[in-house]
Amino acid sequence: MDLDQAPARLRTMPSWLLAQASLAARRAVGEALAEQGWHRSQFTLLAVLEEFGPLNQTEMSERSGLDRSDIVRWVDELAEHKLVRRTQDPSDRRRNLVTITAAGRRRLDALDARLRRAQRELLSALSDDERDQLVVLLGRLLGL
Amino acid sequence: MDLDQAPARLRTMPSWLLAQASLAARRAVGEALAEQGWHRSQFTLLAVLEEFGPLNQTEMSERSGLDRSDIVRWVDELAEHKLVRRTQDPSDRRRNLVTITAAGRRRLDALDARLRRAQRELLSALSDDERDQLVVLLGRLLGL
DNA sequence: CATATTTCAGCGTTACTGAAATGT
DNA sequence: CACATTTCAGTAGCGCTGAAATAT
Repeated sequence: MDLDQAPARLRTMPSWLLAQASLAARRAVGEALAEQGWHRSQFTLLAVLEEFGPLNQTEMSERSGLDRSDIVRWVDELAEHKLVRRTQDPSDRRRNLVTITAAGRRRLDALDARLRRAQRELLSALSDDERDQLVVLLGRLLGL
Repeated sequence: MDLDQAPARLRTMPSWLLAQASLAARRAVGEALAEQGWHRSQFTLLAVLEEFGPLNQTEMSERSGLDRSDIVRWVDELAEHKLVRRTQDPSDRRRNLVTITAAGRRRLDALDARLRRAQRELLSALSDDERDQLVVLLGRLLGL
């Protein structure tokens, strides 16, 4: 990446900076997790279920920012590996209730540890204060 | 987007925040430009040529962050609309020299104006100081 | 011959769409 | 019937790869 060669109009444009930073982040996280055959979306969905579960798939979509259609495929994969259980909601048989398992919690912890390291590497050019500022600013941008 | 529903582990994770913010930025910019049948990459390449041109396609790739393979397709499209000219480099006939035209500069100005507005909307939750901070922090993250 | 540049065809991932199937 | 949920099949865009064609 020779992005320091980019023109001023891009280097100061928030949308372009966000695109480049997000790409760098995706690469960092992707490589870190691929080492162990894991994936970002596993972490995302396990984190959602750990904090709010059991949830149906519509709720999982809202909480994770992943599309309903992709939820289906990821829950399939997670259930195959016994990291979650998919059961029919007794109060509404259209719905699946998805629950994280003990193995799922262990996997979540492992992913969490690995991801923390990846974040530190990604933000290595920033001081601790600056990292906090960045989190606050991005959260505000997103209305969080 | 109900991202305020997301779990704490995601809401404080820089890579996730960057991904969501970048997605929001892509939507904002994409919609703003699509109104007039324009595209982000047109702006990117016209901006590169305006500041550094004429350039060959390898240099355009380095300066823009776009892939060499996509440069080919975008220069095709830009040349069709007479926004750039592609000529053979007399000093090395392997190379194309790509030059922005007067029409290209006019298009660049129009895109620039429209994009500035899109940035303001994207960052409407931030104060002027915060927008500047965000640009500085993202630049530092990227080593700019 | 090795190397550089452009071009082409196609891949993998991601966010997304539309509609069928099932149930309330 | 209208509506909600899950599921499936497929699309568009993007970043990227590998190799052919051309020239140094």
